[in-house]
Amino acid sequence: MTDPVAARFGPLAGTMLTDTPLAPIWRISFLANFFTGPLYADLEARFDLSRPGFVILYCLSQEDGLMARDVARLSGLPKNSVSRAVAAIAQRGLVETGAGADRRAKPLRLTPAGRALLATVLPLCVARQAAMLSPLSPGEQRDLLALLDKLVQAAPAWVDGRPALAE
Amino acid sequence: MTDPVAARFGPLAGTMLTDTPLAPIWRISFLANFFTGPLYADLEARFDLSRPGFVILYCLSQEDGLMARDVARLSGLPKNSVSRAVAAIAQRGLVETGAGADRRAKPLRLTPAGRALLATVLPLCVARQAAMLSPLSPGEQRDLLALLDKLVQAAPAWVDGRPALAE
DNA sequence: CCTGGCAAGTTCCATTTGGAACCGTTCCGT
DNA sequence: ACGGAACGGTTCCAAATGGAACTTGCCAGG
Repeated sequence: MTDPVAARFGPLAGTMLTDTPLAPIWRISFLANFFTGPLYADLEARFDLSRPGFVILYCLSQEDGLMARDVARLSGLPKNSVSRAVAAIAQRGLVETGAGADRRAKPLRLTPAGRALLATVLPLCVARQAAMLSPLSPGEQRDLLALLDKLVQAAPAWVDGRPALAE
Repeated sequence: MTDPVAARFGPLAGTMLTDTPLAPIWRISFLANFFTGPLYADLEARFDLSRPGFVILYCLSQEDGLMARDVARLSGLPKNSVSRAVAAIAQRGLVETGAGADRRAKPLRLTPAGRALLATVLPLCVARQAAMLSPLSPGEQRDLLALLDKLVQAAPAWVDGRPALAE
């Protein structure tokens, strides 16, 4: 038994990840969980940055001035979790909350400190992602990305569906 | 703006899921979260079945006689969560715990009731998975599976890695 | 204008979670 | 055969989580 997957994930790994009716989503969840789990634990330990906190910073780095609502909608995080995370990282001076036309909403902006933290944290994530993708050739990586994109684009059609019980 | 993705996931969806440095893992996590989140909420509501509970039943359906330890290793769930879930579904009569050679370990077996519950629940999951994959042709689905499998097979090389900070 | 409904964010609180300590068992080196 | 390390599982408890109620501000129809 020199199978490294079985060595790391136990004897079930061989059968569970290949031959089962839910193999596709199981593999996707497997990758998501084992990628993000240790990574977020590390970010928490080294930078005191929670999962929602990182998500917010990362979103802000891509689109400044967004609001908590947007992060919640995109990430699926409950809005109170986002609210708490915003409060936490705002207190640390990583983001600032401005005021827009709508006085309920609070557009968020990265502070220099926030930008700096992200600049040290993001490379870690990118490196881990590169490690994950390294067994694929550049062409395969493009293919994978394209296939995933198709699924994401079609997601609205199935996310909220609730299949009925067979009778 | 007739983009259904933006309509469902907000204005960030367009940029966040395509153009960012973490787009690959973001898409994978996105699919995993939005697939499993509503599904497990549904299983909880309709069948009083928790996420770890379902995972255990599903693993058992594939390989009888496995132990809590195996489920924890494969799924990444903490072992106390698995322990609690086993206790819960054992109390409901969905699984039985036997005794093996090692008197610490408790090999688990599905009861008829457990098998029956899984028989009603699993089709829901499979249907949701089919809906998710439906935008891909059969060939594309095979390609996706193969690519994901490559990543899973190589996972031991990166799961436990902890990239150092750049200096 | 009002007014009722809705949306952004916050607060409350019951529940879940998961790290750590613990118990009993097994394995291994000496 | 002994003693200590490792292991499967459980328990404990502090902390995170997320649904629901609440507050405040926006807006559409009369």
